[in-house]
Amino acid sequence: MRPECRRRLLAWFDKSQRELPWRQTRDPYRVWVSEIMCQQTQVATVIPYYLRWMERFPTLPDLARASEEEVLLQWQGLGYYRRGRMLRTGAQQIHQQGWPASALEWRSVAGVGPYTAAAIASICLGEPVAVVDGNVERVYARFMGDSTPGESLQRPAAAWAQAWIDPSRPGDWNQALMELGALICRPQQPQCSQCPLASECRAKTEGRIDQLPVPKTRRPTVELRLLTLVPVFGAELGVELISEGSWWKGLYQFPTAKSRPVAIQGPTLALLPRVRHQVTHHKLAFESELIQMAHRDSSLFWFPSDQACPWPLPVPQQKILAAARDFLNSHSPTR
DNA sequence: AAGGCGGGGAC
DNA sequence: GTCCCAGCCTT
Repeated sequence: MRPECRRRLLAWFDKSQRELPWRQTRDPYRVWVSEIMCQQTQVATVIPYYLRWMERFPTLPDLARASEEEVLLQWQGLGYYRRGRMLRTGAQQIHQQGWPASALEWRSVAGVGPYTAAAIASICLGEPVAVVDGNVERVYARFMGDSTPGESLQRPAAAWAQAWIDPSRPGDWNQALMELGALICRPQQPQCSQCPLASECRAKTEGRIDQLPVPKTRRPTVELRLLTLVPVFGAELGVELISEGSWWKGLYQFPTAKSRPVAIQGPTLALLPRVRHQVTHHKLAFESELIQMAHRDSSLFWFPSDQACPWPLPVPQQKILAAARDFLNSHSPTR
């Protein structure tokens, strides 16, 4: 890459960058939260969560003092719930020890890996450390015409990005590469005609744009069926804590036939519509029965069916809850 | 080095 | 349907 290229990329970034809620600040708390939320999650998905989060936890102490359940409730629907838990743990660390003063120190904060440490340090501290995310790997592979397969791109991409980082604007350089990957050098249908680097892009000049980067290997999809029981007592529904060793452990779910083989018995009110959901390489199909309970089983957590569940539910459970409400509303005696 | 971990945007 | 997203942690 020539210095001229670097200048063009930064000029493009100055002109074309999106206005994002965390771009108006160098407050490490806000930048940190945004970086954690953005892990493996598209920016458009993050924005509403980020805005709600900042209303509920405006400052680091607010987060450090919050309960894990309250944090998970805010995180509900974002996925990768360990991120939320570790954000809280990290807030407690920083609340005690003070703010990290370098990328290296950021690495010791819970949930902060090489990418996040470099992102925060470059943006908030002006430290010249390059980030490598999926965008940077893709831009690198195409720009340099590197056909290293996806799993192994990180190392060469890191060396390249670090060699060309602008020491006077490290945060902008990092964000410019990622923004280019998100807006122009997209996985499918890259907009090469608008790319500030097109003239020196090897994939472009060699006509290999649609062959780079070489994709990662994928695991075959596994399909699973699960039977869920939705306990009803009066106007309330019961959920249970998801145990260790299951997906979404620590969140809540309607009991499954497997987790509660005998405790839940009673007449079936309805078979609810099947809920489909995808988890990594698994396809899940939830089949749910609404069960009339004879008593308010104290081993379950009960809440009014017409109110929001006060405990964090993973998305498929939210869909089951919606289906149960639909049924109860259309069959309520007052209707 | 490989696997686990969510959910959804965009085509 | 497909691919993959501002990754990290554990084994």
